[in-house]
Amino acid sequence: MPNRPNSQANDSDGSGDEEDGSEPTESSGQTNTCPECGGDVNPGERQGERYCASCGLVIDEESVDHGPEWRAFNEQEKEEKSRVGAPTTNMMHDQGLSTNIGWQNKDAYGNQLSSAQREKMERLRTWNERFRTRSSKERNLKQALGEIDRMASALGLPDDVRETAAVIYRRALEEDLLPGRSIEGVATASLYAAARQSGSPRSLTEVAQVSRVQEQEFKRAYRYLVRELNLEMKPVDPKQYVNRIISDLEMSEDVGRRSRELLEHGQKANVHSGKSPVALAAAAIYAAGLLENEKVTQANISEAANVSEVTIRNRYRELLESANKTN
DNA sequence: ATGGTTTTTACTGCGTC
DNA sequence: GACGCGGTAAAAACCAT
Repeated sequence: MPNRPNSQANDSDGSGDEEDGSEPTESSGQTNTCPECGGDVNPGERQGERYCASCGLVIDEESVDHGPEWRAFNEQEKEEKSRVGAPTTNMMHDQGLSTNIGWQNKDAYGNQLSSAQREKMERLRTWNERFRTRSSKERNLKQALGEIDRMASALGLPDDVRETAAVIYRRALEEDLLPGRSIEGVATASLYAAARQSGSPRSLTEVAQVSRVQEQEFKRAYRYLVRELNLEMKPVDPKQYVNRIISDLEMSEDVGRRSRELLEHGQKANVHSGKSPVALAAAAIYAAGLLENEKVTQANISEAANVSEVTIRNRYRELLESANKTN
């Protein structure tokens, strides 16, 4: 079990700078007597601080608590305590916590078992194995679905998207695609895929903002899922991003309509291929804003859409060009 | 691994309020 | 002078091979 909340994980070599006797140092041989009453100093069971066991004087409260925050009693706390990483190992499907029945057919004294007993043990082993994998999968699923739910509501995605995500995740689980990947990563990837399939995509960056894992990690998981589960993912239509960005910026529906027009034209003029759809949507909105006399700064759009201003500039010029030609 | 393409980062110059 | 905008070069990220 890695990562118990061990009190001091200081690797300081303690290269003796002890000019001041009363100040407890962090060297390996920590001063363990209280400067106030001379009592023993508790080595820091209370997270992040060391204090005197007899008089309670806090000796050192700056020390970093490297242990995870273990306890969360409800959803809210669970969210807040997100610092908790992965203290258990995902390498084993049950995180190494389950019971195992030894393979030797001997009893606790080392005597051979009777053949009847031996058969019984065989049966127990297989059932134990079945039960173990089954229950671990259920736990896994439960956690993943919780994550999916949390992220989906943070992204304002409707229930049917969650359902789809859950289905994808289940399939991944059934086909044993999980080992080697984190539950969160795959859960996030499932949600991303589901949102895309259901026509209300969220960009990778958006999803990453509510996920516990980094963009890169779940992107890898996503690609993997698409490949292994043969999910057909059509390229995202930039128009699908328009509405959300518009409402983020509190712009009128006129601009929305205009943006979509511009995108249509762009599509015909083949401006789209190979370009990031979010960027195109952002650029179209900027252009539409100019055309409709609803000015928004590039900086604002850039922020709302998570696309750099430079990219917006480049795309919106192209869009306007193509619009001019086709009109 | 590599090369080609796209996006981002950082910086500069110009005009306007 | 700050702000919005445009442009550029180099770095980083992405993707297919």
